[in-house]
Order: sequence, then C-alpha cells, then structure tokens
Amino acid sequence: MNKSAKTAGNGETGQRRRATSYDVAELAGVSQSAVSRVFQQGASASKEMRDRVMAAANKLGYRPNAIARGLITQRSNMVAVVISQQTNLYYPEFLVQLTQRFSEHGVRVLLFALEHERDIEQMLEHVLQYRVDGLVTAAMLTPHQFRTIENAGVPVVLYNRTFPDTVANSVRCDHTEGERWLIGKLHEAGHRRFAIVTGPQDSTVSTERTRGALERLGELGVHDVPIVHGDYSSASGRAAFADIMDTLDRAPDAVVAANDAMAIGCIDAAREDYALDVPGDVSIVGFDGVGPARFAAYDVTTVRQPVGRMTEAAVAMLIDRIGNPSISAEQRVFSGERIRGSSARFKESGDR
Amino acid sequence: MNKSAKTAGNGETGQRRRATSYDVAELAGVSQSAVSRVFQQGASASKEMRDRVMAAANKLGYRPNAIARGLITQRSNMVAVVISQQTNLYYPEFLVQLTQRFSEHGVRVLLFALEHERDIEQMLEHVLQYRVDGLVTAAMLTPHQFRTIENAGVPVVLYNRTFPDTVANSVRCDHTEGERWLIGKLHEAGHRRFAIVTGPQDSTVSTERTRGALERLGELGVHDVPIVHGDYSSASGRAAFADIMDTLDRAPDAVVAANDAMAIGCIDAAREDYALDVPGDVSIVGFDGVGPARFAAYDVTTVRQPVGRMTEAAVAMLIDRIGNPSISAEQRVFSGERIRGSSARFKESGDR
DNA sequence: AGCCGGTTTGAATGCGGATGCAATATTGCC
DNA sequence: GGCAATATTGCATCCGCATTCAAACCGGCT
Repeated sequence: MNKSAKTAGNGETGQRRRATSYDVAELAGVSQSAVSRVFQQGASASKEMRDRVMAAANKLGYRPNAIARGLITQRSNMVAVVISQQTNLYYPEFLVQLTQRFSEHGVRVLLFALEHERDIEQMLEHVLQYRVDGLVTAAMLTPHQFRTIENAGVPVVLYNRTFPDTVANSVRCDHTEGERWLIGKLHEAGHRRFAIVTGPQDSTVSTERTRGALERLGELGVHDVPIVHGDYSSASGRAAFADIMDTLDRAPDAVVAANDAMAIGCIDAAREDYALDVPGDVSIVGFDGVGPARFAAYDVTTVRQPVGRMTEAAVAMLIDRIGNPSISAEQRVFSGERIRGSSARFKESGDR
Repeated sequence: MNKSAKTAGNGETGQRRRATSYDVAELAGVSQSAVSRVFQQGASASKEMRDRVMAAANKLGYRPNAIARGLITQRSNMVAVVISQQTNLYYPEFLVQLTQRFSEHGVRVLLFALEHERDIEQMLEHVLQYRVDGLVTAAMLTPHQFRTIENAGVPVVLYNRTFPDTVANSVRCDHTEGERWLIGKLHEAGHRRFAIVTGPQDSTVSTERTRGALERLGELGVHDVPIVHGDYSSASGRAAFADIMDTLDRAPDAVVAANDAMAIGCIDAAREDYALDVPGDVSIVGFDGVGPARFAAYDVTTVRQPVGRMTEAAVAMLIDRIGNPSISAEQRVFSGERIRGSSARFKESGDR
C-alpha cells in the first residue's frame, strides 16, 4: 500500500507526513476539489462520492488542515480572549463558559493572559498576527489600541470595560447601581459611619464601584468616608481593615469592600484580629458573588455579577459582529443579583 | 497614494485588505522574499534593506500572517490546552501560569474546556485539525486517544494523569504520598474513627487520593472506614458530612475529604448543622491548598499542589519534546507541600 | 584587470485547501 | 425519446509567506 518513504499517514500506526486532500483524492480516484467539497457544509457532492472519499479519508487518517483552510477563507475560526491575572482568579467560570459557548459556534479560543498591564502592547501584536476573527478583552485597552485592532478588521467586545468617548461593543455589570443598592440598604438599616476598601488603582471596575458608593453616600448626607486601598486579595482586605481601625477611633458601622475576597479578609480581621462580631459590631459587604462568599462562615452580603448571561451576551455579540462587521455598536449592561447574606445588618423588607 | 479600491491597509485609517508581504515589497521596491527575510530571525539582509522594508511595513501597517507562516513552516506555534470545568474552578492559576510560560517561548495557547468528559472525542478532532504543535491535558484521555494524537505527530503532556501501561510524558503531584501523610499524622494524634469523602467517580485524582488514604489506614490497622461520594464542590462536602453522620452513631474522629472545597463544606456542616467544634470534636482535612482553604475561618489542614513548579515542568517538557520529538518519555512527580492548618488536631512535632 | 569566496537579492515554487468556471452527468417534463 | 434545467465533478488558481537555487554584488588580492 505504501509506495514510498514519504507516504502519508496510514491510519493509526505510522506518523510520517500527515495526509492531505491530494492523498485522499488519489486513493479515492477523484479530484482534490471533490475531497474538499465533501468536507464542507453546503457543497454539492453525490452520496457515492461522499462515501468513496470518506472511506479513503478514514483509511489515511485524513483531517482537513484548519490552518490552510483559514488561509484561503480568510477566516481562522479563532477568537482571542484577553484576561488579566485577576479575571481568572476571581471569575474562573468566565473563561470556561466563554470557551464553551464559542465552541458551540465552531469557534476556538486563543488565550492571552497578561501578567502586567504593560504586556498588552506586545500581546496585541500577536493577536493581529494570528488573524483571529475577533477579540474579547477583560483587560484594559487604550482607545488607541482598541482602534488599531478594529481597523485591522478585528471586531472587539469589551468585558466589564468601557471607553468614555469611543463607540465600542461592550458587556458589563452595572457596578455603580449594585454598589448604590448596598449603601442604600446599609443606610436604611441605620449604618452611618462607613469605610471603603477599594481594589487596585488601575482597575476601572473598582473605580466604578467606589464611585457608586461615594455617590450614594453623598446623597444620603454621609461625607468624609475613609478610603483605604487593597489589591482585591483577601490578605489585602485583612490589612485594609487594620488600616481602617488605625484611622478611626472606633470600629465603623459598615465596611464596603470592592470585592468579595477583600470583604472576606475584612471579616477575618474583624473577628480574629479585633474580636468584633460580624455583623453585630460591624457590617461588611462585598461585590461579585463568587463561590467562597457563599461559604457558611462568611455568607457575604454582596451583588453577584450574572457571569452566565454576560458571557452569553459577549459571545453572541462577537459572533454577530464577525458575521456582519458593519452593524452598529451596542452596550449591554446587566444588573447584579442582590444577595442578602448575613455579613451585614439589613432592615427586614420585601423590596429587591 | 491609494491606487485602487482594493488597496492595502494604509496605516491606522482604512481597513480594506490587510497588507501582505507583496504590498510591502512593492512599496519598498524590493522582492517579496526580501520582505520575508527581514521578518525572520536568522535570515540575511543588509541594513539598508532592513530599513527600507521596515519603513514600508510601518507605513502599511503590515504584520506577517502567522497562519500563512504556519502553513509553510509546518509549525503553528500554538499548543492546545485541555481542561475540565473542575481544573479551572479549583486551580485558576493553572491556566494563567501555563499560558504565560508558553508565551515566553513564543507559543500561543488554544484553549479547550470540556463540559462533559464525553465531549473529548470531538474536541480532539479539532485539536488535530488546528495542527497544534503540542498538547497539555488536565482532562482524562483514553490510551487510545492518547496514541491517536501522538501518532499524528503531536506530543502530549499529561497533567495529573497517568496511564497504567502506556509510556507518556506526565507531570503530577504525588497525591498518594500526601494523603498518606495526612492519615499518618491524624492517627499519630490519636484519631481512630475515620470517614472519607471522595470526589467524582471518574476523577483519577480523587481515586489516587482515596487509595492513598485507605492504604495507610490499612497499614495502621484501621478498617471499615465509611466512604461517601462528593463531586468536589463545597455543597457536596456539606451534604457528605450529613451522610456520614447518618451512617455513624456518633461523629467520627476525622473526616478526610478529597479536596479543600469539600473539606470546607464538611467544616460548615459540622459547625452549622451539627454544632460540632472543629477540630475539637472532629478533625477535617482536605487536599490542594487552594486560596479559600487559607481563610481564617477555615484554615484547612491540607497538602498543597506546587502548581507553579508543575506548570513550569509541563511547559518545559512540551517545548523540549516539540523541539526534539524523539526524546524518550519522562514522568515528573512532585510532592505536595504539607500545611498544618487548624482544622485538625495534630501532635506537636518537628517533622515535615 | 581578473578572479575568488562570501554575502545579498530575486525568481520560482510549494504548503493544503477553497472556489469560479466549464465540462459532464442526471433528472424532469412534455 | 428529446431537450432544457439542475446537480456533480474536475481544472486551474489563489491565499500569504518561506525557502531553494541561481544570479548579482562586493570587496580583497594577485
């Protein structure tokens, strides 16, 4: 059967050269175009042709080369997904869901994980070289970078990011609204002395949340709220609580942390380091609704991002845009799910 | 400057056709081969040529097409990474680290996230079509699937998996050893009545851990240990603890959970549902050393997988193997880091 | 000036598959 | 049965870049 040393792969055994459509064509006694057509969606091929080709293909272990196909069709069927460390740490479902949903559309995910924000420039270079069909980013882009990508013909969807003055497709959670709700409920329950723990300086998400909190506090006549900075980790939350205690003469009524991990750190600090009761002595709220926030020992009062709906929206948006690049931009904003945990004193009530 | 409607991209503005090496060559007044050479490593090109080409390339916003390059060089510079839901949920660092390390070698990660184990067959089809240079899998492969991939010329590294009778490159943590240590220390501290919470049936990792525990218990003369099944989630751990309490007449001395999340679930159950003190009334140990296990409210006694070293090893192995496909297989087994938390009573001692 | 070894450069070709077009086979219909 | 309409098939080309081979070039030296 094998005619030369350079013969193509013979089923499961050898691993010479991978079989190509020409090899299959030769074995099946048909043209290469015929083979190509059999392995396509809407191509016309008789049943007999189909059978002959498939038989030959199986015998040779042939698989169409997605790379070559991408070259000719100008479609790689790959999208780039850009994340930061944070994204995957606090939202492990994000990547998995995104990947699975894209996969339902026959689209693969080329993953880019940024170690530092400054790596993004070089990363974009690679994104562009791989001729991905689109890009979802959960990391910050400058408007200029955004435009560079879009001008290269690669549609972009921003995840939990937006630009002030640039039109872009985006999916995000309404952090401001969620934070306003938390503050409102805390105030309603009688909390007056607040403290805020922010996330990293360069996190726009943290900025939005903090802004929402301060805004609402201002409306309620609460001013001069101490703010300490964390880095989203529970350890930084624990340290931040200590900072707050150092600053204030006595424990605040409520600590508003920019994410659940830090809220958990604050709870640990309150209980372990200051022998305070949560929520008896101090209420603590977070944001995100991540898994550990639901552990019985914490049961954090928080706002959950609807990650499932958000990834679904992001995928749908990008797929649409890949199919029709000229459709106009859209922003999809989801309200978070309000979770009344037991880490904060809330007034009993039936509202949402 | 633009000669026709089909002109190539002009810097940042238009987004007609992407510029190719021919476009650059024409503008620079040189041949396409010259352009190709300038954008390669060890190709010979005079300084003047380099400058002219780079100038033209910048003007056109040219970037070499990685797809086309892959076709001709037979190297996609992409590796596939296969994970299950679990992997990313309990080890979010895994993916990020792997991606970053590969990136240092100029290799991109094509991500495949399995929803169900049965999806693996179809996924492999895609892996093969994309002509990836290698594959790292943290999901289970049958030996037959493994061989199919390797025979297609794609080197594979197994992460926390092994085959009984098939030679394969693998990186894993010594689950058995870790579990044996936990049991040994619990026994030494006087625990005699044990209960085990396993992970999903199809998880080889869980199987290994359980085997290690039972093995050591047997050696110590402890038999008839009740075993209940969980699914790695904390909720299932909490439920499992209830099962154990139903089975036994009184609380066991120690509960050995196959991972930290379930250990946390057990701790919650013991405290909240049965008003038991941990570790006063019952010791609870886990495995993995994940983030939440370090929260003060749990402080789980566990064994941490050295994810950093493991991903480093996996990447090094695969890169080596891609460079030299004929090198023989190697198995790298790492001992876990032993963490004496406060969720179990251990005898004070200086051993490791 | 003529020649040699080494370096640059360009023309031509191929990687593997998709597709327009023309040739051919099949089918439907009166 | 005959002819138009439709479905299949093959031929030739092209996608964008790397690479081989030969031609051109560049001193350096006799």
